[in-house]
Amino acid sequence: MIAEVIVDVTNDQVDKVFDYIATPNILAGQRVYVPFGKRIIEGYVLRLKEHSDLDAKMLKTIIGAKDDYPVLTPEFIDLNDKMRKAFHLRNVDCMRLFIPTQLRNGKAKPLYINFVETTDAFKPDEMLLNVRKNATKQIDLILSLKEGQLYAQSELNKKYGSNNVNKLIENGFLRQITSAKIRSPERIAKEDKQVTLTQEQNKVVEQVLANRDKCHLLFGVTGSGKTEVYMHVISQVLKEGKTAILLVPEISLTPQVLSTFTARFGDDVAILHSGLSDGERFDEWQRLRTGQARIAIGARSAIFAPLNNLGVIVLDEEHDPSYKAESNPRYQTHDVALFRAKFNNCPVILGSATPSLESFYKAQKGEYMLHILPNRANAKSLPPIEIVNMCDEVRAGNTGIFSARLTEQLTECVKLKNQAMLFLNRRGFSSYMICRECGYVAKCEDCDVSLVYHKEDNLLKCHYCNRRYKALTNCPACGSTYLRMGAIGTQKVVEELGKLFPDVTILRMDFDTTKNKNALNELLTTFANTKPCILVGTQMIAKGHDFPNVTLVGIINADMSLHFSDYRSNERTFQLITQVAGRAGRAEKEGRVILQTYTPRHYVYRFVSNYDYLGFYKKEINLREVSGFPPFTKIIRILVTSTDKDDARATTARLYSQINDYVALNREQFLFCKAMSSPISRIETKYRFQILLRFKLDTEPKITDFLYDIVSNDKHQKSTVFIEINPSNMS
DNA sequence: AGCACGCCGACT
DNA sequence: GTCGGCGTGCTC
Repeated sequence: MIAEVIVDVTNDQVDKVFDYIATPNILAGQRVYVPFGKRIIEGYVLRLKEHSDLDAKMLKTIIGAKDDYPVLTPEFIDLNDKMRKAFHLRNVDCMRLFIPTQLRNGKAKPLYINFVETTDAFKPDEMLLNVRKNATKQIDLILSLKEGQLYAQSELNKKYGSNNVNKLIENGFLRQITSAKIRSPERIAKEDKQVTLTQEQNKVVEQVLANRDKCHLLFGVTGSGKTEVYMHVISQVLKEGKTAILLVPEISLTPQVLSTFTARFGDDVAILHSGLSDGERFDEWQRLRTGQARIAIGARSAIFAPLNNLGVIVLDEEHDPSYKAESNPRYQTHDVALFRAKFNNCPVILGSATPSLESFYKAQKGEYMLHILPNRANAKSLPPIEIVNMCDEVRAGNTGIFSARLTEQLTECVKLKNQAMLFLNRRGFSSYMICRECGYVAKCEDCDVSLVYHKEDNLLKCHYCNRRYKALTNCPACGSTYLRMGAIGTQKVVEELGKLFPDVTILRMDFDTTKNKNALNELLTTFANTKPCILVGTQMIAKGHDFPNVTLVGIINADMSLHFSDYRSNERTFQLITQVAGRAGRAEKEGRVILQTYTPRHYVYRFVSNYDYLGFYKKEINLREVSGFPPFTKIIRILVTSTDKDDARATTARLYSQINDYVALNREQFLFCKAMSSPISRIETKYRFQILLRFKLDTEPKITDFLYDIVSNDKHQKSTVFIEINPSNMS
């Protein structure tokens, strides 16, 4: 037999199928050791076949299998083909996505626990005669052992000393038994609330189950009970002996969310997320692979859960940007979900209160089946959103962070011993430090970005490479001590709040305060148990957390995400505000949202304040069509980075000239094609140049393939070239 | 990615 | 004369 092998080497030149002679024990999907040139490396068997196109003299023989089971099922070998074509990935990169890294680098092994039990040779009376009188520990040990009972060896070691236990094993009085132990991530026990579905929810569940070959877009307002719909569908497919994947954005993968599912489905749930230890992750993966767990819950990468016979795949908060893998290997989770669904003939459910324009557009065209849950399950109305014009505040002489209206409402909220959340999309204290004399702005030496002042540790930090600098006391350019802080961050908001409400607990939740896993949980617990309390945070506060006592949500500067030079910034802003607003008034208490902006007439605010997603969608999709942006066109960005500026520039120019030749011949398909330096021209000491292209969809695959060919055929040694499709981060 | 081959400059 | 620099090319 001949085996088609992908070698575990990350290089384009060896990213192809190699034929090897397979010994009879080799199975498709197995990891194997193969001779490769002068060395021996690992590889993956894609499939087995009778004949090779190559001369038999050329072929070498597989040395042996690495595991005793195939790590890849036929589904993943099929998925590899589809993903390679769709995202232009290397075979190896797919393989590495499919198996946990812990398995690949051999770091995680099953945890074995040694037990001991007595053997037939164990005769306490005889043994005691041969023991020295002063060996008290040994005597105690012998007396404590009961025949036929199993003891954890580590326990006995601790009590009586490992030398004594080992001596009994050596002498054959004790027998050692080794067994694997499953390391399971900690779970918060929670009572399962079985709820009866509303008529609306029930209809969605029925329609999903009746149309299993389709992708379903579940558009449900905040609190409309999408999770209950997911759980009912999952529970039905489990009854049929199938399995399920539920994906959530990494940021909302909180213990609270997980416990909702474990309460309903118990040990059937396996959790895959970045917070797990190597061992836990490995064991959860094994539980899924062996069928001990049938539901995989996790962030993006859990789409590769090793489950067979999938019954449903759910992407919750479908619009979340984290579903798109932005660094190598790049892939779009929606597409992977659809590939797996097709293979398993199961439905996909995309759920969101603010669906991505792409998905809603597909639903409108009939490509996806659209379901709408227009009402909140508890029949409560959404909190009213008040728009405050900050220009008016400035005119009235208020140059502070908080408008009069927000201050008034905060005071009211504190007085009633309720909770408030303030949302601001920038961490740190202030975004930049500027010299009033000469206009000098402190910048990172490795990246072309302004530094952010962090008051706590009195440092300037770069948010791109994390490099730290001493805070400035005088200007390095002109020596002036007249330095001023630029735009505000979360730290500054906390400080200002402290002045206004000296007796109120104020918490901050952002990247800096939640770096270690426990800090986040502690923060959430403190917030849940403190009244009154004000929580200041970035995007993080917007997702997944359910706080019944929050009655006020303040959005400090809504415009911040609006002015990014990104075609999706309107959509992002709408989604973010809707999500943040949804945090107010979750339980009995009425909520209120105050939105501060300098551009109150912008249509995003008009629609968002009425929770009018459909209105926003119509306006925005029309705009995209007229101005030629996705989903009506495709944007490709070719990013060239290098520590050598000239090389990066030359590489960009070389690629651009080839592309431009093609564009010149096919003018009518392109809306845009230009080479330039990136908005952030240097990150981590690497210079950045880019080629931006925008073209119509009708000839799309051809152009994309052409661009990939140009890049892969170009010999660029010093520079690295990335291709990004419809990029969302254009820095 | 590695590891060889191969073709030029500086040295015991 | 040889040792070693790293450019180029191949791996079933």
